[in-house]
Amino acid sequence: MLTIGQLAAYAGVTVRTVRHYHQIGLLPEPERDASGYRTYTATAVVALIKIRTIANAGVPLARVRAMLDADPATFAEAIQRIDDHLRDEIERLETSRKQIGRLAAGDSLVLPPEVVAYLDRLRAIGASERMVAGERDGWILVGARWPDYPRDWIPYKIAQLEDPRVVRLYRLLSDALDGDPGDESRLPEVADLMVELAEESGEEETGGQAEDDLPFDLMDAFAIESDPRAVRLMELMRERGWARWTKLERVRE
Amino acid sequence: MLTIGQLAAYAGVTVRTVRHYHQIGLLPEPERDASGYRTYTATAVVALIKIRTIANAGVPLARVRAMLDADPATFAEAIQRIDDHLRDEIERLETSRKQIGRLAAGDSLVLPPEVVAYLDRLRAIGASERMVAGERDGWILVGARWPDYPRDWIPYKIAQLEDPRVVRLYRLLSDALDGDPGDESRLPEVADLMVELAEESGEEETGGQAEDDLPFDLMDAFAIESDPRAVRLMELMRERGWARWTKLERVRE
DNA sequence: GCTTGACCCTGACGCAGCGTCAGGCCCCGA
DNA sequence: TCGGGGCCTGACGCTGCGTCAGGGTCAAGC
Repeated sequence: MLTIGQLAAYAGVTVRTVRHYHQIGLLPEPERDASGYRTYTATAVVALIKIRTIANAGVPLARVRAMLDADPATFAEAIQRIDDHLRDEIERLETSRKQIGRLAAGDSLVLPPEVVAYLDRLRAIGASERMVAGERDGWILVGARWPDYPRDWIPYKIAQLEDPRVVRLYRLLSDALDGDPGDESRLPEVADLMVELAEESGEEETGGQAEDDLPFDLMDAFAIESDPRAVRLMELMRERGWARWTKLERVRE
Repeated sequence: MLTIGQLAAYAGVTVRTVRHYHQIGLLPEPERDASGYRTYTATAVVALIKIRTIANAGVPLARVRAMLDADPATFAEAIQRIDDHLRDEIERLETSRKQIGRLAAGDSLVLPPEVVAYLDRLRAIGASERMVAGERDGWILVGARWPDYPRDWIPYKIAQLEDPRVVRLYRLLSDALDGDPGDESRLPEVADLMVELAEESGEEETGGQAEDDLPFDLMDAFAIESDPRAVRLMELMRERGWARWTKLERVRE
């Protein structure tokens, strides 16, 4: 006969664990000796090890109990599900390891170096800090969901800055943003310039899959939520025959 | 600007989670708008994703917070420890998968077939149910800790049963066990027979490593705890020059 | 016989990491 | 103006034990 401490030691658990399993009816209460001590037989060791084997696989104790008094077919099925779950869990931890690794390898999670370079360029051409902060937040948002996007698109954005008209556009936007939030007087000029640039670049980019548009949708939404004047500006663009914001499209009509 | 719901969606967590992180000071409380709504910037998304990246690796939130305001060197060190922990955890789950598999592949965890065969043989030679139950519990105990032991030793035990004196020994023990627990009158006869068998088999087995003796120690202890007469029997054996129980040894003097 | 230390007993509160009401305000589209 | 969805602040619930608190028991040594 075994005491609770010996039982626990053989099964590799604590005494408290055994008592807990009694309390929730997972392990039947054994006989007591004269002084009230629980006295176990070896079958309890087996039962306990079986319970721990299942519980170690991440199965909640309530389901372990359900498994113990299930018929063999149901039991086997449950085992299969547990194994599947274990496989998924291992996979999850492995991707977690990769992400942790990326965290260690410089703060690429925070801001990709390409974006930093782009923001520096924006400052260099005279964009306001507000403007830069807005751009930064937008790219952070996009990068959080589609980590590869900034790397693919930033070079294109930087190249655009070679065009003096693009530079002028950013300065106009900066001035507009720094002014009174209710002052929409400078927006038509901005819209005209954007249309001019859009007409010129044409529709080379149309034909991209809808999936690729998600990040741009997000940035559009972000711009609109950041400042009420973005809404007015989009209206002005639509009047001129263009829709969307960060990726312009001719309105089809 | 983002609402709490949008923030949560971008980071892939629930609103409740974000609020919880505010409550425990893991994520700073943002500004509120006129109606008391929290208003987030994209940096919050980044912070939240960073938190989740670390927490997903199984790091408790308290330690996540400690990491967030640690210097880069300490941070890198912590990341290393997390990675180690992840590796261990993956390994643990993989062994768990193997054990679950053994559970599915027949109840080898409960009683190895060799032991079942051995118990049947014991019944066949006339051992009492009490005796068989005691043997069963002993082998269960051993098998729980050293799964390969029964497979290696049971054939030897079965072979021993070919000797009529061994059969007589088991019958004597059965009778003794089924009698009054205080009745030790039949023990000397048992001891004499055990000594006879021990003298004959000699000390072929001496030289085994100490590690190999653990299971036998366990079975000795189990026998003693099962019945007070086992203690008396061991005394009688020692008087006759032999120590231990399930694996006899000449007393060195 | 008495102490000491290692066990055993029950009962109860504590902890992480949120889920999930409850009760109430706010915003937007029809 | 009404309904549905989203926001707010509490506050209790859940799992799987750890960890006292406040007691009895057992074996060993003096």
